[in-house]
Amino acid sequence: MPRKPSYDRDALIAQARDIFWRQGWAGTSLKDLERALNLKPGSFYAAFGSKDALYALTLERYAQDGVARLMAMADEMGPLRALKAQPHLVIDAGAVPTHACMLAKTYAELQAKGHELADKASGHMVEMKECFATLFRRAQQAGEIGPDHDPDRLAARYQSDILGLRLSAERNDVNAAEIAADIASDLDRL
Amino acid sequence: MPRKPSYDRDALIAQARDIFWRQGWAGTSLKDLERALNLKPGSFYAAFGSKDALYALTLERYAQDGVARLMAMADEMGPLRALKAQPHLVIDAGAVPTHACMLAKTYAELQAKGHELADKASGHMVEMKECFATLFRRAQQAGEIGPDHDPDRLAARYQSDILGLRLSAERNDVNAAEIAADIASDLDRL
DNA sequence: GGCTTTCTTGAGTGATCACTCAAGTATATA
DNA sequence: TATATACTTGAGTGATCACTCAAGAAAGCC
Repeated sequence: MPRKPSYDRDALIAQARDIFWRQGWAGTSLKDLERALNLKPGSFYAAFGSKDALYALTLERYAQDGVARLMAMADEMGPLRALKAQPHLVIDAGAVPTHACMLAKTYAELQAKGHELADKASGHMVEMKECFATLFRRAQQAGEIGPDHDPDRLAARYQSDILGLRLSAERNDVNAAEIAADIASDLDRL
Repeated sequence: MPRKPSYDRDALIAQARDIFWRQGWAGTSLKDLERALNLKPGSFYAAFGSKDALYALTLERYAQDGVARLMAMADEMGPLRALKAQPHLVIDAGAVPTHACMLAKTYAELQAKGHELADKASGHMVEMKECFATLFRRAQQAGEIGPDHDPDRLAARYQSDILGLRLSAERNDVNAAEIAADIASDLDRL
């Protein structure tokens, strides 16, 4: 009996993610979204409920994709090589709308206001950090890095470096590839 | 003949800087500023011209203070010790309204829209990077770090690390002091 | 084809945005 | 004390914000 929506919800979320990622929360108006997703206000709210609800969906999508990509890479080439490849991947992926991490941008923008989206972004960053820690732990068990390192501490430093790298990659006066190479080569000294 | 303003312009700029620094550009409304600076709209616009003009003033103040503080420290304790102290200083200074770098936050928020404040922030980050490079160069001339390092490359990596550290310090699930210590100790291996 | 159910449409909501301006007030000089 | 010259005040500007809702259009089942 019902009528089907004329749009692909997943594709819409991916599109919205790219816009939010680039322009931020306050920097993206409903008009921007309506134009890009080709949805009138009524359809938008029927489909997603609110701007914040859609933003939360795109954050989840972003975080899930990031973890999945890294874990798949680790399964393929081993934990240490995956960690060494990651810095280069996050800055040269030409398909990416912007280099800086969407979770970090969201957190930085909304944390001061106590916005719930900042908490969600924070949660996803914790997941990502634990993902890094898991890979460091595996690398340690495989003997690829020394036994007297704390994987959690390595993960925190690594994540911090990646966040800085991705922000640096947004600048055109910085050679991000050199920084990425330096971050990767640091892992050889562990 | 004229009448003097009842406020201290410099103090107002410092106050505005702290608000912009914490809440960002879009996150700070004129109402916020009017309330905090105790200025009615008319006085605000007579004094500063526009929200963007005041923001630009606060950016300049922020950048100048940062460079001056680091350079003074370098004069006092030498370039390498200053570079090693900086990571701890930027995260524990209890007087600071927020840990993340205001230049980086501004750039991340406004770059996608091509806002001129993003360009100004970018320019100030370049100044800061050159300041780091100068200190690395001095340290190298003093024999404190090996002769086969490129001071500009070291400065870019160092700045990237600091940006990541300062963003990490905003999070409450991260031990920023450990990361700061690791960044500082990396300098010993140069 | 008729009917139900959902999706689509777009004008319209009140709130808030950055900003203006004319009237009122205080002060430094003469 | 008189006057000129600012500074202060706050109601008000049009624009844009996220969001609503009632009416119309289209698709699936009988």
